[in-house]
Parts: sequence; structure tokens; C-alpha cells
Amino acid sequence: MIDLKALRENPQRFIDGAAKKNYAPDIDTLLKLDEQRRSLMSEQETLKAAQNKLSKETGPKIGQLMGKLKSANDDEKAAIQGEVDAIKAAPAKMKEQITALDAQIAQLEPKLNEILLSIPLPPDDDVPVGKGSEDNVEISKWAPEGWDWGKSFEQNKGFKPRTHIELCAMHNLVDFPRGVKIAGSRSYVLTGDGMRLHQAILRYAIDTMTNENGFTPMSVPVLVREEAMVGTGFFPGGRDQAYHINESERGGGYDMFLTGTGEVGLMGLHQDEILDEAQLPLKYVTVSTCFRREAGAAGKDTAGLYRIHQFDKVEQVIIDVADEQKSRQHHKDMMGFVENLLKSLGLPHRLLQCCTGDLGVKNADMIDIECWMPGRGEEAPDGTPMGEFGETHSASRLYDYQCRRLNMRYRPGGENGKGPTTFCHSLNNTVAASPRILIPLLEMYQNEDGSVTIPEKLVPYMNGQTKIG
RNA sequence: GGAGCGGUGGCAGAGCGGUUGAAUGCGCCGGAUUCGAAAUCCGGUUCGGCUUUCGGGUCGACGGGGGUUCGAAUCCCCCCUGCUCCGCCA
Repeated sequence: MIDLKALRENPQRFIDGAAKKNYAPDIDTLLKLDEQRRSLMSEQETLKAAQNKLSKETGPKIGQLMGKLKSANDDEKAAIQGEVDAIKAAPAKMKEQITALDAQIAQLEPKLNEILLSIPLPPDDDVPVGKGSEDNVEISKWAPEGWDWGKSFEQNKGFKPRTHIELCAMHNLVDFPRGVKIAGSRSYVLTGDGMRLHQAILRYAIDTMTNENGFTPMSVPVLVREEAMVGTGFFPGGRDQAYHINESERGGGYDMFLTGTGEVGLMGLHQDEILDEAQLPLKYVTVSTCFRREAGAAGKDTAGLYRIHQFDKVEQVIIDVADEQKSRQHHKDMMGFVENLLKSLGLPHRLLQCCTGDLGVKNADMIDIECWMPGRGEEAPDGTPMGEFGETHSASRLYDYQCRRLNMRYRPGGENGKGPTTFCHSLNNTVAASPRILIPLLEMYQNEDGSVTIPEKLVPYMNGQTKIG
């Protein structure tokens, strides 16, 4: 959520920011509603102040009179009762007016909140302006020694690549038909070494983050309440993408949603809390099953492990003080952890600066990391795929947008005493999402005979096994 | 699923219809004491909205939402949530 005060002061900044992201929230209406609400509120407050003043005077008086009433004789009783009734009647008009104003204010609020929640965080000025993913900008590229970006897979390795789908079939790593039988399209079953490799990469990723990078591992819910989805910024915008468990319809008090990323659970941890500055930054990592409806992606990436409804992901988040420089540094650090991981696995990849049109509501800045997938992309005349980058990671910098929604704050406790409570900054980034990461892993490590070498770092996690097939 | 008891400031924990934004303790901040520190003593310390001549003013909030009342943390209703016992399952 953006800061309503900041919006009032400089609406243009938010109008422009939204436009850059291809959003067009009705900011004019919001400002009008906000104006109306404030004017009604101050009118109401004046009345309430008068009412409070009055009741402060009459309260003790009534108390006294009621006391007298008990010990009074019949003649006095009538007089005292009359006095009490008169006092009681006084605030009646005010009360009516206040109630009426209440109703008017309540009427404005749903629309106001709806628009407020939908206003995107303006992108940072150094984020390139663009329409969509086609305008993203490559900022760096890495490949292990011996890999020449100017050459095809075949020229690099001396044989034609098989796609991960072929490799999976060859070694019984995935059973697609049975996955579909059980759970419908975009479903799959990891089998044997496929499942082992999946577990190996996840475990390797979480161990690295925990043991080398100082993150605290967590297990968090993946079945959450709507508040967690709204708080983390996925709702209302991304409602279509989440599976909805309709518990209220069967007598439960509220509905539940399946999370599309561990970020929801991790960020929800400190919802409504005031954190001690000394505890910050908080660095959390989780591995969780992620669920995505992939609404609107019909017909896209239908084959293989690329776009599926359910997968497992190791996710990192950092929560820290509201300091732009620190946020920027964390962002770099988090990408560094991923790059080191990919380098240790020998996977060619690049960093992509996402343009404004590709950011989504909650990001000020986002950098995707894409791995080279030799089995993707267009086919050469002889039917050999030419390879293509595929998104495997996404690193977001959110400022206080998410923490404001989550009401997650800290007390700045510098030497000069305590400042006002302040919303934290948050960031998140993928560490490893599998089985998607198995695509580059299998395709880059395939041998001419179709066997697949296990990356050195994963061998310990495969019980010493060095090869599939 | 049945029965019972709870949810109060950063934390613990009183208050259970009358001025109470809330005793007390811990923590935290400032001061005194001390060569310095600990201990002790004194003072301060909830969060948010609106407004402001930046001194302040004002409203709201005791899990959430409604209601009763001149007046609600306190009474009533619904919801969320925690704990204990019983049942069921593992």
C-alpha cells in the first residue's frame, strides 16, 4: 500500500508511476473521497468533542444524583428524577448527528480502500521505462569456462542437445501422463532420480542460505487467510492466480488460499508487530510448495516442467529499516547469493533489469535471473532447439509498500532517543525453484549418450551418485 | 465434535457500568548517587487518524464487528483466536 499522505501531497508522482507500470488507478476519485471523508470526520469530531465535554460534566453529576435518589424520600425523589432525566436528554441531538455522519463516512470507505489498495508503488527513477518483458534490459551474463555464448550448444559440446522432456523420458525422471490423470493439465509426478535430484537442489539451496549466508530457515503455512494475501500485496490484483479454498461455504468461518510463494508466509510472520531495531535486518529462508493457477497462460509452455500448477521453491526475504541505501545493498546481496549458487552449479545465466511495464504493483525495482535452457526456443531447420533463456529467479525491492500493508514497523532507537515508529523495508528473491531449475540442470549436464552428469555440488545430496543413466 | 476458562500498553498482569488511555512490575529513555559501573532512588515512556501559528488541539482504539446505556475495558449478541478436559484420529 502506498502512503495516502504522500499521495495527497504529490498525486502526480503516483499517476506517473502507475502509468509507467501500465496501470491506471482512479486517483482523482480517491482524492475526492479522501477529501470528503476528512471533512466529514472533522465535522464529526467537533460534535464528539462537545459531547465528551458535556458527558464529563454530567457524568459525575448523575452519579451523585443517583446516590441521593436511593436515600431520598418520596417528595425529593420526583424532583431528583426530573433533574436526572433533563441531564440525560441533553446529548440526544448530538448523538443523532454523530450517527448520521458515521453512516456517511462508512459509505465512502469501501471504494476508497479499494482504490488505495490498487495503487502501485511508483518504480524507481533508474528503472528503465518499457511496456513489458520485451523491453527488459540484460545487465550481465555469466557462463562457466568452456562455454562460448557465440556458439550453439552443438558447437560448444560437440553433439545435439536433447530437451529436458526427452531426458526425463529416457531416464524415467518424470511421469507426465499419470500426473495429468491424478491432477489434470500442468501436473506431473517426479519419479526416482527425478525426485532425488529435485530434493537435492532444494536441500543444497537451503543449506547454502542457512550455513553460508546467515539466513534463518523457517517452515511457514502455505494455506493462508485472505489477510496474508492482501498484506503481502498479492491481493486484490492477483486473486485470479491463487487457488481458493471455499471453507465459509461449508460452515467454516473464513476462506483459505494456497500461496504461490513462500514469501507470503515469511512476510506474514511479523504482521502487526513493532520490531526492535536491534533485531534488524531479519533474514529468512523457507522451502515451500507453491501453487499457481496460471490463469491467462492457456496454451503457453504446456509441455514439460516449465509452467506447472505446483512446485517447490526455496525463497529468501529480508526485512530491514527504512533506508534506501540499505535496501539497495540487500537487493544486490540477495542476487549475489543466487549468482554464487548458479555459478557453483555451473549454470549459464544472465541478470535482466525488468522495465517498468514488467514490475507489478508492489515493486520499486525487480531483477530477474534467467538460466540458459538449451532445449527451449525456436528450432533450427533440422529440428534441433536453439536454446533460450528461461526465468528461474526474481528479485524484488519493495521499500515499505508491503510492510505498510502488513502493518510491520520498527522503533528507530538511535542514540538520540526513540523516533516515531516506522514501516520496515522488505525484499525477496528466489533461491531455487524446482522442478523448473531441473530444466537447465538436465539440459546443460547431458552427455552425448543421453546420460546426465550430476553437478559436483549435488553429488553429496545424491548419496554419492555422479550420473543418471 | 462436546464442556469450561481466557484474549487489556514493547512484555507480564490488575481493573469487571461513572471519567480510566487504563494500577503494578519488567523493559526502555532521562536524571541523581558513583572515580566509573552494578545496586538504589526520582522523573518519563501505548498506538493510530485528523488538524496545527509546530507550542499544541482534537478524535479513535482494551482480539474484531454489532447492540444496550446519559455513560462500556466492564453488560448482551456474532465472529476470530489461545488454553484445559472429554471424545475421535494418528
